[in-house]
Amino acid sequence: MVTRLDDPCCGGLHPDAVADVRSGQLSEPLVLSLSEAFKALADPTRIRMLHCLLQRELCVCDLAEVLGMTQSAVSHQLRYLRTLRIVKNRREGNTIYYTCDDAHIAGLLQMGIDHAMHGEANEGGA
Amino acid sequence: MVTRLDDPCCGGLHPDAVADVRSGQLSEPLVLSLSEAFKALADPTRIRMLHCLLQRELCVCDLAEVLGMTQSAVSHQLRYLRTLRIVKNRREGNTIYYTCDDAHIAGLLQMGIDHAMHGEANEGGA
DNA sequence: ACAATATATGAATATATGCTCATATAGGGG
DNA sequence: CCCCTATATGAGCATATATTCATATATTGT
Repeated sequence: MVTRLDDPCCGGLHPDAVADVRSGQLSEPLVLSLSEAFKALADPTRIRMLHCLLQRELCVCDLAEVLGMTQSAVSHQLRYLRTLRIVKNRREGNTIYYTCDDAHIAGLLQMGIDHAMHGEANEGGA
Repeated sequence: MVTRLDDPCCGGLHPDAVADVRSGQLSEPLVLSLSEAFKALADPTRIRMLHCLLQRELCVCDLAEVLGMTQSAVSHQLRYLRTLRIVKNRREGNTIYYTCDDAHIAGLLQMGIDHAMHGEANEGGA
C-alpha cells in the first residue's frame, strides 16, 4: 500500500530518497496536534493576548482595553484558547480572570520572540 | 492617546493591571513577524514538508510522492515557504531540489515535536 | 423582582487559505 | 525544431478564520 495519487507527474524520481524520508515521517495525529498548537500562535491577536496572559492574570475587559478590541472579539478568541486548554479562567463575582500557564505555548512563543528579535523590532512601545 | 474603542463595556476594570501589561506589549512589527513564522507551521502539509526537507534535500516530485499530494499542491506550498525564505532551492537540469536550513523554524518545529510527544503519538510508521 | 455589569455566544460577513485544474515555463534529448 | 519531463503559476472553488452585531447568561446590588 503506497498511497499514491493517480498522476504524481513522475513516479518518484529518487526511490531511495523517497523511501528514506518516508521512514522518518511524523505520524498523522502528531502532525495534527502540532499544527493545532502552531495555529494557536498563528494570529497577531492571539499572540498579543497570550503574551499578556503569560505576564499576568487579566479579566476580559482589561484585556479588551489593552488590545483595543471589542469585548466580543476577545471573548471569542478566549473561547478558542480555552478549548485548546491553553488558557484557564477563574470567576470572581461578576468578572472572569484569565491566565495562560501552558508551558508548551509559553516556550514556543518565547523562542519565536527571541529569534525574531535578532535585529528586528524590540519590545516596549505602548 | 489611549487607543480606546467606543464601548469597551467597562473602561478598564483594573487601570493598574492595564497600564502594567501595556508597558510590556510586543511591538506591532514583532507581532506580525511572529504570526508569520507560526503561520508557516500552522498547517499539516507544511509541517510534513518541512520535516522532510530538514532531513534531506528533495526534489518536488519526490516530495509529492512522499506526501501523497499533487505536484501542483506541493509546488504552491513551496512557493509560500520560499517567499518566507524558509526553504531554498537548487536547480540541477530539469529537476529542482529543495531544502530547509532555517534554524529558527527547525527549532520551533523540534520544540513542538518534543512537547507533543509527551505521551501522545510517536514518530515512525509509514 | 429589577436594573446594572461582565462575559458568552449564535448568526452573518468579509477575508484568508489550501487544493484542483488547466496551462505556462524551462531544460534535455531525438 | 519538436517532444518529453519537471516545475511553476493563475483562476476557480470550497472551507476556515476573525471580526461584528445582537442577544443571552450570570452575578451583584437595590
